[in-house]
Amino acid sequence: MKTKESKIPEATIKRLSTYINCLERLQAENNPVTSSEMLGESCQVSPAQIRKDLSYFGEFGVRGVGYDTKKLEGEIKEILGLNHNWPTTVVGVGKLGQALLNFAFFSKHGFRIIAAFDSDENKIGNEIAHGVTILPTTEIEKTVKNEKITIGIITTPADSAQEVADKLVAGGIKGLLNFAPIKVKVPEIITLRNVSITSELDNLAYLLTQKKR
Amino acid sequence: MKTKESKIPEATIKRLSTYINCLERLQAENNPVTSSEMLGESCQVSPAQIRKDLSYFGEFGVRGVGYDTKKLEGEIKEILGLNHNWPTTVVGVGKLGQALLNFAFFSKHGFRIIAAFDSDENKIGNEIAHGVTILPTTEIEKTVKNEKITIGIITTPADSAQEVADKLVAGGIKGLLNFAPIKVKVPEIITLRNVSITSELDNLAYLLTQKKR
DNA sequence: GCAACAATGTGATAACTCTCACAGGATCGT
DNA sequence: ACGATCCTGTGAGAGTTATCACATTGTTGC
Ligand SMILES: NC(=O)c1ccc[n+]([C@@H]2O[C@H](COP(=O)([O-])OP(=O)(O)OC[C@H]3O[C@@H](n4cnc5c(N)ncnc54)[C@H](O)[C@@H]3O)[C@@H](O)[C@H]2O)c1
Ligand SMILES: NC(=O)c1ccc[n+]([C@@H]2O[C@H](COP(=O)([O-])OP(=O)(O)OC[C@H]3O[C@@H](n4cnc5c(N)ncnc54)[C@H](O)[C@@H]3O)[C@@H](O)[C@H]2O)c1
Repeated sequence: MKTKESKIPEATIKRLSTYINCLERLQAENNPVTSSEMLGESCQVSPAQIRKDLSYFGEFGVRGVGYDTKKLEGEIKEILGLNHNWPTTVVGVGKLGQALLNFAFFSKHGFRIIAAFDSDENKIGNEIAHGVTILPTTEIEKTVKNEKITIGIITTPADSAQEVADKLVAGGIKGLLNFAPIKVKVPEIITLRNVSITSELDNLAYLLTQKKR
Repeated sequence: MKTKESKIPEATIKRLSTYINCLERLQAENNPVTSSEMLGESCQVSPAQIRKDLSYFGEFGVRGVGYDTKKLEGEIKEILGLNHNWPTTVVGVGKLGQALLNFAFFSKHGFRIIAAFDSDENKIGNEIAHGVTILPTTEIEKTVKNEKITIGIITTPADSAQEVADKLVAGGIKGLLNFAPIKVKVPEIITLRNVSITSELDNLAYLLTQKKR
């Protein structure tokens, strides 16, 4: 896979992720081959945008024909690094944490849930999917280190997020996905993404307010 | 196609939403006044970006001083339309739907959960927060119409999302937030946002893969 | 009252992202 | 074998968003 060293738009990465979904659907609908137009129709992105996005990483189609859906899905997963096996942990097994843990998506995209942590004594010891039990937060550093966990998902309340992040970092975590509504601070080497589900709702409210005018 | 009048970056709206969080935190930490620098530090946005974002909507600060945290929070909520009272419904009360329903954020941002729907007979009739019981999906159109519900949140599996969206639209919904990993199609007048939580994880995997090189 | 200071608001500019149009390569029918 | 047709890949340009620099304006101390 050749990666041209020009900078790749973040929006492109986000779209690549959605292309995977659409390609799966197209396969399920018996399309061994698709065009940028068909794929664009399926995921509501312009055909030109799709071709440009892919062109950052190489040539995956056949001119005059289109893309092999299965192969392209594999290529995109390779680009995104989803063919690795990412040892992952979730800290804060509340409502949102449980929703995430339950989600079949994980295994399909190469994320393997190795451990889960919570500070609630009543939850500790409970078994969640795949023979993983909830551990106390005192075990975070040790477990992350021993199991070589690379990705940490934070779904604790906001006022615990920084403390949890620190523990994960101490254990040697590589990447963090933070769902708590606070920007946690971590060393430069850590890859951090703050996810704000709620801003989507706010955004919707804004758009609706605009339309009224 | 429309909204030619407003050339406000989508990214700006997203940031405004995070500013609210940060302003709340600053208030909790006894800062009646803040500067764009302090706020920027708090939510990891450059001071210039914050000032530019706000400048699209007016002048909210005092030169040489800064911003009144409480007042600015109110102004941003006004801009985003969060001071309205948005009658809202959730369709698909599974893991994710429950996580959302439980979330205190709603009332604070002006979203009022009026109804919830599910196709699972075992769930119908169950009471969720605030005296709202889960209704069968056959009631969607009628309820949306009668209760004047304006915002619909879709948290069903992907293969039900379009059908659910159609019912909500038939009832006269104004805005839709779709969490299912499929792009639903709705008439132009409906404001639609597709939310992809999973793409954040994919994105993290990508960033980690890049760093290895 | 005024100078020194602090932090906003904004035009100019740089950086980034998307769109368009078409050249280039592949396939098919005759 | 070759022209017609199809769809990709991409450079150039348009459009959008972020950054910078500073003029502006309110505050404080003397
Ligand atoms: N629920 C949603 O839809 C939603 C949406 C967006 C963001 N969020 C954010 O996600 C986070 C979790 O939300 P939730 O609804 O699941 O809340 P929740 O209260 O259901 O779950 C929080 C969990 O974290 C655990 N916890 C608390 N302190 C901890 C600590 N120091 N270490 C480890 N675990 C700890 C609690 O025991 C609990 O199990 C919150 O920050 C919330 O703002 C939630
Ligand atoms: N759980 C997550 O963390 C997560 C993250 C991102 C996206 N999603 C997406 O959100 C959706 C829900 O995820 P989940 O984990 O809550 O799944 P879930 O299976 O726990 O919940 C789905 C719910 O929808 C109901 N349902 C099914 N068909 C319906 C219909 N036609 N009308 C009304 N209700 C119907 C089911 O009875 C169930 O209660 C899925 O599309 C999933 O891909 C989930």
